[in-house]
Amino acid sequence: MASSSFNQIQELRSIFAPSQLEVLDTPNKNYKLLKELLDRKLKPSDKGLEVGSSNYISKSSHFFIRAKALQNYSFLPFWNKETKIPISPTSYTEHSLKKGDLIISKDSNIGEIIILDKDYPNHMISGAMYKLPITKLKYYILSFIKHESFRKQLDLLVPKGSTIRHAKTLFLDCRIPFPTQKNKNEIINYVEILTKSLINKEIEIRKKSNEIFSIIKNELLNNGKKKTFQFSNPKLTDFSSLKRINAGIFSEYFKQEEFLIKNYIYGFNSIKELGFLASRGQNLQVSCIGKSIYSSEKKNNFYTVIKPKHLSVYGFAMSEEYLGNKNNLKTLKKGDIIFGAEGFEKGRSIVIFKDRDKTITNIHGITLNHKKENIKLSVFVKCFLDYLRRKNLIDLYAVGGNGGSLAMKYWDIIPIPKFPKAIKDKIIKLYTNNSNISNSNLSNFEKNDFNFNKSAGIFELDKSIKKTKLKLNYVLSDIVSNKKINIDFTFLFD
DNA sequence: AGTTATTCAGTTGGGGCCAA
DNA sequence: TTGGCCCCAACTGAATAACT
Repeated sequence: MASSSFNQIQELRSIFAPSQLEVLDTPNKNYKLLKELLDRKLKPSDKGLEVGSSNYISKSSHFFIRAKALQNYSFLPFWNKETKIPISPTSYTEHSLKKGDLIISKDSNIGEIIILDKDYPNHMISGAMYKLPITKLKYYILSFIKHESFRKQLDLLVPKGSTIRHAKTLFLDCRIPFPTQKNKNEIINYVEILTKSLINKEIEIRKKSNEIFSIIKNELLNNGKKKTFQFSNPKLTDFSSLKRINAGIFSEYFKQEEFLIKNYIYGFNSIKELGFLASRGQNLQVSCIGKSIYSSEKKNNFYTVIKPKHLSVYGFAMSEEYLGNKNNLKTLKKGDIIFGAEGFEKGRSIVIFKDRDKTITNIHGITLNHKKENIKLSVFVKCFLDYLRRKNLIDLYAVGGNGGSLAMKYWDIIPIPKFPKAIKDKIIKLYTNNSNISNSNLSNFEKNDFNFNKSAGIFELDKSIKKTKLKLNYVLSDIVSNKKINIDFTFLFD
C-alpha cells in the first residue's frame, strides 16, 4: 500500500488529491530532470503569446500557431486552418521560429512536443506553448518527451479536474532517464539516429505529397483546351438538372477549378466510367449487426476496423481498432479505396494494398471497389482525390451542415482527368515505390536510410516509420526499466 | 421487406476568455 | 499566471426517411 508523509502533503500546499501524491518510480535511477538538460533557464519570453480572437483575419502575411498543431502521432507540426491562423500583422510578436526548434505544449494537450521542419518567419506561437532552449542531446530528449513514461510523470504532476489542464512549467520537473550499460553513449546515439530517421521520413512524406499535388496542378494548368475561363451565374436549369441549390458548386472559385479539370485536353472520366463501384462501409449499429465487442488491441477472430478518423491526410492509416462480431461483415479487398466522406475533415483516403484478413470500415467510409482489382488505377484516383481535398473542392461537392457529407449520389459529377500514362506513373511512383535498405550499423545507417527515403514512396515511408517507431518505443522502455539494449537494425526487414 | 441515404443527437476533447 | 466556466469542433452511433 502506498503512503504519504505529512511533510509531503505540506510541500504540496496541503493538497490531498491522491493523483498529486502519486510518484512514478522507475528501476533506472540514472536520470536528469528536464530543467537540468536545458541550455539555460527557461525565460518568460520563451512562452508564446495570445493575440485574442479579434485579431484573427481571413488572409494575412502573419500567422498564429495553436497548440493543436502539436499532435501525438507526429514529430512535425500539423497544419490546417485550425492550427495556423492568419492574424493582423499589428498584433504580431516575433518569436523567430527556426528549423530544429523544439516546441512543447503546457495547456490542454500537455507535454505534447514537436520539432520545426524549417524556419517559420512571420509565425508566432500561442500562450499555450514554450520554445525549449535545447541543443545538446536534442533528439534523445525529444524522443523521451514523446514517450509515454514522460507523459505519465507529467500527468501525475498536473492537477486534474479542470476542463483544460495547465502544466505551467511542471514538465521541467519530469525525469529523462539515461542508459547505464557499458556502451551507453552508443545507445544514446542509437536513439538519436532512430529519432532523426523518423523526422526525416515525415519530412519526405510531406515533400512527396506536395510533389504529387504540383504535378497534378501543373498538368491541368498547362494543358487546357480552351484558353480562358468565363464565369456565369447559375441558371434555373442548372438547379433542376443538378437538383441542388446550395451555393458551393455554383461559386466562381468552384467553377474555375472545375473548368480546369473538365477543360483538360485529354478529357475526363467519372468514377463509375473508370470501373469503380462505390458503396458505403459496414453499418456497425446494433440494430444492423447486433452487439459487438470493441477493442483497441488485436484479438483472435476479431475484425480490424479502419475508420475514416484513423486516416492521415497523406494517405495511410495511423491506427486501427478491433471489433468482435458473429456476423459476416462487409470486408475490404485488395485495391479498394477507403474515402472518409463525412465531417469537417472529410476527403482523407487510403488504398488497401494487400489482401487483408477480415478488415472493415464503418458507414462513414465510402469504399471504391474496382471490378478488376487495379491497384495502380486505385492509387492514381486516390491521389487525385487528395488534390480535390487540398483544393477544398471535396467540401464544395459535399452537402449539408456539421461538416457535411459527400454522399454517394454526388460521386458521378466528380471528374477524374485522363492523364497520359507517363504522368500517372510518375504520380503513382511517388505514392508507392519499392525501396530496399541493406542491413546497417551505427556508422552507415544514416546514409543507407537516406538512400531508402529517396526512392521509397509515401506508402513505404509510412511502413518504415511504423517499424521504426515500434523499435524506438521498445528501446526507450528498456532504458526506463534499465534493461540491456542491443543495437541492431534488422527490425526494418519484414 | 430489405437496403441505402440522410438526419439527429450524444460524447469527448479542446479553445477562448474572464476573474481572482 | 492559473482555475474554471462556457462553448464549439469533430466524430460517432442510431433513428428515420427514401429507395429499390
